[in-house]
Amino acid sequence: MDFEISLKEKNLKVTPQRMAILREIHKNGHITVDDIYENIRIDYPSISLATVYKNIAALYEVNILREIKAPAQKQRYELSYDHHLHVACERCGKLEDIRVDVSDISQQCSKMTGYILHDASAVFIGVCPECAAKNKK
Amino acid sequence: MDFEISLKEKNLKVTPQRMAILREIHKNGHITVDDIYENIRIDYPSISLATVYKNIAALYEVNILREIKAPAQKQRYELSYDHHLHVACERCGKLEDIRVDVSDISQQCSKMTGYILHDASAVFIGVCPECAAKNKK
DNA sequence: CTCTGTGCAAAGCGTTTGCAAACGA
DNA sequence: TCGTTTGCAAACGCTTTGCACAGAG
Repeated sequence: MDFEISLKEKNLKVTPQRMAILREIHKNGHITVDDIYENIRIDYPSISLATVYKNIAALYEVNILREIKAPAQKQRYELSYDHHLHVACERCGKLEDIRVDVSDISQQCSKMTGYILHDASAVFIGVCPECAAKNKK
Repeated sequence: MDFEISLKEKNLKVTPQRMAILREIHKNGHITVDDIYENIRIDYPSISLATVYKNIAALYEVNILREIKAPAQKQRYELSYDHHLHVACERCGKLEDIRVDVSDISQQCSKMTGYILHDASAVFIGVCPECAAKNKK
């Protein structure tokens, strides 16, 4: 995964801030804006939160990033080249990736609606094994 | 669909504001907080936005409502008794319901992760037929 | 050299909260 | 009557914006 090439393809300049953001997202999979900022700040203290927001907007715009919106959770971002679904635990808020093929359903939807679909944002909601074990009331 | 019974079951009082909110959501399927407020205000001018928010939170809490979070869209709410997926048009922002069975995938996810899943928030993203016809560049 | 990106502070917007009065059961 | 709900205004937190300067190409 060469971020510099992706950026140049989209006419976005390669800046240290931008690279740090991409590296951070790559490292974490799905991450909130705030966590990106806090993590980068450790070895790049001068970065500003506005810069993180502006970059995320720019990267989202050109489809390098994808948003994940799960009910009752902060917005998260991930690299969009890697398609997968998510499960969220409604007790502890954990979010995990799952590798499941949705192309069948996507095609079915496409046929039913006439839409040209190119992405899916799916989050299954439930209780994770740990919380189920702990908190069974 | 008798809202009064649902409310009483959850120990929520039946108030005119609450009923108006439920009726509005029922009428629209999926709707934003702001639209609920604006629509109710027409024949109930004294209602406050805070009341709408408080009620939505209360109704969400007891699972009468479900949130829909689609990328790049305002949060919407719908009645949760009616399970279905959504397709969103990224050009015009339209959101439509689709009646598709996801229980297979849900079970698959459940097996893979050990989660006990009880809901899915899935939004497929693409371009609707109208926008595709208009805007093909 | 030019245009994009950065950092700061202020503004914006959707949402939440505290409180006193009104209301449902 | 008692606990819940309402409406108002203020507070809040996340996100965006304007602007001058710095940096990439």
